[in-house]
Amino acid sequence: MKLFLSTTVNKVDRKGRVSVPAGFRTVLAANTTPGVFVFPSFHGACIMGVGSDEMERLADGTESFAAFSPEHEDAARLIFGATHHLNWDETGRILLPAELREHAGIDDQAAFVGVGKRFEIWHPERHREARDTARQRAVETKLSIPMPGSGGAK
Amino acid sequence: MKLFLSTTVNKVDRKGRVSVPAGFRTVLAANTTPGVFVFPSFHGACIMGVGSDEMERLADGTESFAAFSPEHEDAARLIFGATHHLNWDETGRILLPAELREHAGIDDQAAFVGVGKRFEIWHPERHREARDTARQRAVETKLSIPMPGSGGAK
DNA sequence: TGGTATCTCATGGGATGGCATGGGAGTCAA
DNA sequence: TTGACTCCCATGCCATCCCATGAGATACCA
Repeated sequence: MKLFLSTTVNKVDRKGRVSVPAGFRTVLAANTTPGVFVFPSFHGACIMGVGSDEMERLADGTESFAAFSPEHEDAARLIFGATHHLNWDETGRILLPAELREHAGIDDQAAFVGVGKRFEIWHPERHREARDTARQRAVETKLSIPMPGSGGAK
Repeated sequence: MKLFLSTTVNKVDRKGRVSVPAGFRTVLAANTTPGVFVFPSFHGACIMGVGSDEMERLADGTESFAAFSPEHEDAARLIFGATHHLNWDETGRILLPAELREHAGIDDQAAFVGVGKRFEIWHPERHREARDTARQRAVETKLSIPMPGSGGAK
């Protein structure tokens, strides 16, 4: 299985263009539909990015829940209503919609952070802060890496 | 089953390349996806290395927890965001990302230490120190190895 | 048993191509 | 005409590829 891994900081030029890291492009290209789907994250000041297959899975997920909970109906509306489908150009660059750039507070640099089946786009400094506090929390809760057979965390 | 065993110290050249010990390569090559997955250890100044199968189990672990706890979402972000997938060249060398080299304080030499299903990469001197204190602790606490089905030791 | 051939590995360095980045020109709509 | 966006071309750095060397281990043979 292909996963989005590692963190890359790329430049956003005056036209608002950013290179999608080559490794991420490879993962995205393995999807049924080419290109990348981006939408604002609920949890933090960042942009979420997924391939078409994961996007579809997300749709299935919200759909199955929608019948039972109005919150998930809201979630579906929020996600899909704010999602953009972007294709990169010959050199691998996309144009981030201003609305998403503002949500993440991105100006001249963008950090692409792999999170397995999806990835996030952050303002580099904001990401550093978020990562540090997450790390802090992980240490405080004595979180260990959930390794199979180790009984997991906690 | 193949395991990562013994310790090998290899040179890091000016370009940042290191030979992965041939024995380790053999173990890694038995995985579904070729190459090696490396990420910084949370607990010590070293780099962790695993094959694709172990990485996938790790991914499944974080994923199953992610739905229920924000801490594990943190864990997923921390691990995947810092993980690099490296392929060795014809001669068996990989290029250690500068960010990981710094985390482990590695300059011109790297110690590959087998730890069963995974291995660690250390600055040789740091490893010697860590190993000595670990040995000390083991003697003091009368450590024994917990075996599955044996009722376990503490 | 001494010596030689061969193989595997680790290591060095030059060359090449991929990738990120910058900018110009063309197109379309407001 | 201006602004937003899309192609297209140019550039520089760095990761990777390729070739060469040397050390150590093992096998082979006289």
